[in-house]
Amino acid sequence: MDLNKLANALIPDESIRPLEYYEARYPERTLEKGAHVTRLAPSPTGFMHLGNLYVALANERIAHQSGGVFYLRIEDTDEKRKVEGAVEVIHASLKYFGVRFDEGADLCGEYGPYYQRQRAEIYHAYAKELIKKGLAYPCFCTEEDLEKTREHQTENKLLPGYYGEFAKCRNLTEEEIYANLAAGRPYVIRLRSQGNVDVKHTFHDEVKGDITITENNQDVVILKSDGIPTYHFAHAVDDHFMRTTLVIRGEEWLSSLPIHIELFKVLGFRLPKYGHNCSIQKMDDETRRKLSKRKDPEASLSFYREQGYHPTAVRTYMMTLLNSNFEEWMLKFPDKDLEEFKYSIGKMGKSGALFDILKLNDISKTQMAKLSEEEAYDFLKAWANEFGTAAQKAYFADKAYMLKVLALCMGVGGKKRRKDFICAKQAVETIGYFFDETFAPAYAYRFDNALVKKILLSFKNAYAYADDSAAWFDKVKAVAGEYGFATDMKAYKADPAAFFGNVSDVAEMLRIATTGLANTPDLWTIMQILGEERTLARLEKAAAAL
RNA sequence: GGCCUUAUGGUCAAGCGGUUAAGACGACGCCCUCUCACGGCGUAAACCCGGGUUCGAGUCCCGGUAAGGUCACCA
Repeated sequence: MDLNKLANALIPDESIRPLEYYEARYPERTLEKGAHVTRLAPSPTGFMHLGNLYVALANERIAHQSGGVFYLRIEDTDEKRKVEGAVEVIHASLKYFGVRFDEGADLCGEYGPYYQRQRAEIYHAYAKELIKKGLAYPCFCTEEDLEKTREHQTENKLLPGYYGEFAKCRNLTEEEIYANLAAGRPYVIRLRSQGNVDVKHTFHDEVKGDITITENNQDVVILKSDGIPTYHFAHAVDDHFMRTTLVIRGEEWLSSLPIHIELFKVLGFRLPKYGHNCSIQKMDDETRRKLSKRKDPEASLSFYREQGYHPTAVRTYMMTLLNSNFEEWMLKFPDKDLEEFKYSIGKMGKSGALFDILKLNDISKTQMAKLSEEEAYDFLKAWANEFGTAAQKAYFADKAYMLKVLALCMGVGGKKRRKDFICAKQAVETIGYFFDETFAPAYAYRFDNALVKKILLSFKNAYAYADDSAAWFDKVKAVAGEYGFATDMKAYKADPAAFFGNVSDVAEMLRIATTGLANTPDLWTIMQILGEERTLARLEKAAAAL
């Protein structure tokens, strides 16, 4: 059979250039020894998964830490899954979380194009080459044909797939092929696998360690009937010509690794190193499963933006899952930037971790506590502008006022910071009582209303804005004493029955009256921030409500 | 079902043949304290099961079991 003629008939792409051209066009990168070229290669589905960030971080850290290159490639070979504007989503969400690419789609770079659809010429050139060498062939099987063999294979407990005797088009005669072509039958190009499933090799995976893999014997399709490559083929061609040295990807790819190994071999490309990382899981009743895009809102990167999680917190949490010794380092050097951490691919977990929002919340609290009130202002304002209610947006109009609120709630100036804020949404909600528009108290006192009313009024009469914290508290105590509440905690503890309650109960009444809440930061300061007029008004309003 | 991978407290996990089996989150208790938050101290809580190898096994080997992944003209 004239393979050259066949190749031309099968792939009549005029733009193809000699193979040497591509090697010269995409030369080996000149990098320091030990530098890694890594990539993130998402599909433009418009949905960014937490797992995308997870794997992006691992690749990014390794590339940048080694003085290498980290780039973005868009795997848009599946027309059905493509979504308009998806690439913007990819860029925006990763940028928000501080993942920076050196080159790639919509960025500069010498190894592009970085959209697979724009690289058809290269795939065609190499698919054609394989045909010429007899290592690939056209397959005219229909979906029904394939379905039938699959049924037969499952019934007879045979290895499913297109291989050996089941590869019906593998040994089509020249006449048959041209007859099919003349009949206008659609076809795909399949690899003529040289592998044998009975042969096993041990393969060194950068994260899993030594694993045993079986040779591929599947005649996988490399070019779909529309001439677009499948993932496997595009992966081999792209990672070769983009000169990727290390591929860190999800473990769902591990089982197709034999295909990739064969493809690289058959194409004459040097195999990159691989690291297959585990996916983040979630407990679903009694069983674990992958974080699901459909079932779990926290699977989506947009969730963290909507909730207003600080990007550094999410990154930090990802890092704790990514490198087992990261958390210890972080505790030891709380003020160091996480880029100073020496990331090690060998320290990546071998089994999938359960997503733990409580842990994320804890990390988020300490992250928020690291912010100055100015930084917090900017962060919360940006969140409110995008996701907040109209009233919440208005909070930020009076910056000086907001800064005072934040300084109090974050414990700025104190020995240790408070950790009241988890994420922007929750933070903005918790400071709602500082703003009359959203101050909607549900007064819930633990004492008799008539008594509370008397105490409120009594304190209101005594209150003076100019009092300092100590003088203010003396007045609280005075009121407490007046109504039979203990002002001395020791005395109270010694004989609780002798009193209505103690000074903290009185403070609670005042707190509920002015903020609507039983738990808040320092009440004196809150009154200082609210101002004399509003403080008095709130006390009066609360008393009137009783 | 075949193949691959994994298995230490509720969760994330140290551990690489000899340890009282770290630490963090969470839970609980105490202290500090006008509440809360912070902080401090403390308690409970683990080597999947069965065989080997070895003076000695969480650690090495084999076999179970369980969990995860995968078996597309999707990535």
